[in-house]
Amino acid sequence: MPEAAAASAAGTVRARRAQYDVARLLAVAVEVFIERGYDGTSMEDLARATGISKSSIYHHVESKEQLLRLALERALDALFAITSEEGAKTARAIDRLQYVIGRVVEVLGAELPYVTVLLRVRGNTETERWALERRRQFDRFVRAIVIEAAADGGVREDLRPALVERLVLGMINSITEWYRPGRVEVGELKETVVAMVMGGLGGTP
Amino acid sequence: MPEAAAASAAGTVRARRAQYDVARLLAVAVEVFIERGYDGTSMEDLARATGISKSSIYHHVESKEQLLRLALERALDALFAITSEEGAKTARAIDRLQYVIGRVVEVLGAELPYVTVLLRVRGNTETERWALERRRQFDRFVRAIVIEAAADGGVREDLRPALVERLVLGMINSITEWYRPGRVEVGELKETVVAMVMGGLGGTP
DNA sequence: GTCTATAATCAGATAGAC
DNA sequence: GTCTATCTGATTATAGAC
Repeated sequence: MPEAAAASAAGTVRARRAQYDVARLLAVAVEVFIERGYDGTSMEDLARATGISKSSIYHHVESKEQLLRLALERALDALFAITSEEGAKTARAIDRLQYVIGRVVEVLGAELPYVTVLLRVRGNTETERWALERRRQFDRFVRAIVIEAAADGGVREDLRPALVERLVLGMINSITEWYRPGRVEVGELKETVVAMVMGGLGGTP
Repeated sequence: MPEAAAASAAGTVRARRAQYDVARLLAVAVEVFIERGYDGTSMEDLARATGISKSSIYHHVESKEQLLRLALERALDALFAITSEEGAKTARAIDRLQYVIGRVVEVLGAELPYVTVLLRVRGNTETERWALERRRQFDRFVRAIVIEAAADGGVREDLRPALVERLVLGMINSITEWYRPGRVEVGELKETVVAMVMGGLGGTP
């Protein structure tokens, strides 16, 4: 039930500060994780950022690590959804590659904070290692397309597919280091990335 | 004085475990920082990795943060050295860009662990904020060349120079996420990056 | 240059009231 | 759903011996 409806149902019409649920808590926590790093964030930091006490946070989640897990799941689910989209099944590998690259940029724009947290995970805990493994799985999905595109002749053959995959995904992933929605449209970002990957700086517009 | 020479001078010829100095300690510490993240690394972790006790570490450095500072200084010095090299002063902006991109890849290969630590700094302490600011300074140096190259007509004009600079440096910086010397030569890496930036995947070899 | 022992502080998590 | 108070263990750093 939405907060407003809940308030009405309870007969309390007066305005009040929205209370926390897991989703809202997660949104705030993820921002702090990004700013200070997961390990650099204490529950006290989260309490300050949310405006509620540490023990109130524990009412919503079992642990700090659970907040991380929720963020990682959200990011990974969004990325893996791409693999079953129609565009990722186009006939020509080079077209699939272009589609997937564009979609990754879009997902990154749509789920920016969650993907940012995912990309910074180092594997210190079981949760982190699980996320790293799933992420590698996604990387392999992209690498397979690059290899196929190279075999098709869609990609120059003097470049190692494994290097290309890592550099292309690295370029895209680096977007989380600076991108903030608003100043640049995701559409322009996507077009720029696709243009650079396909044609480089000197390519024809 | 090198350890062996020191041992000779002291008249002790027998083999012995090399003792630590700041440089060796730093090298080990940086590896742990990379594996577990700086905040995720405790002095106990460093004691385990070095094989000496926590208090022995404090004999060499004042604090954990000083180890970080030493690593950051080394990385930044190596990067800034590029800005005063001859090749960074070539007449055509597009040539300067190509030179600098190649050199950044080389520096990254030569100082990999230190640059890796630099790229992961988030700004939690005064030291980290100082490093972030110097890093931004270097980014601006690259951005200025991209802007000039765009004005020269060396770079397609429909792409925002600021986006191009971020994506290119992002691609290069992402190398620290996976590169380990040995399996791929720095030379091939450099050629691949330059080729992709200049001509994209479809460019002529 | 290295050690053991310990001080002082901080972090993650819980108890129990409102 | 939120609070204050508190437990427990980890963490950074120091003291002082060898």
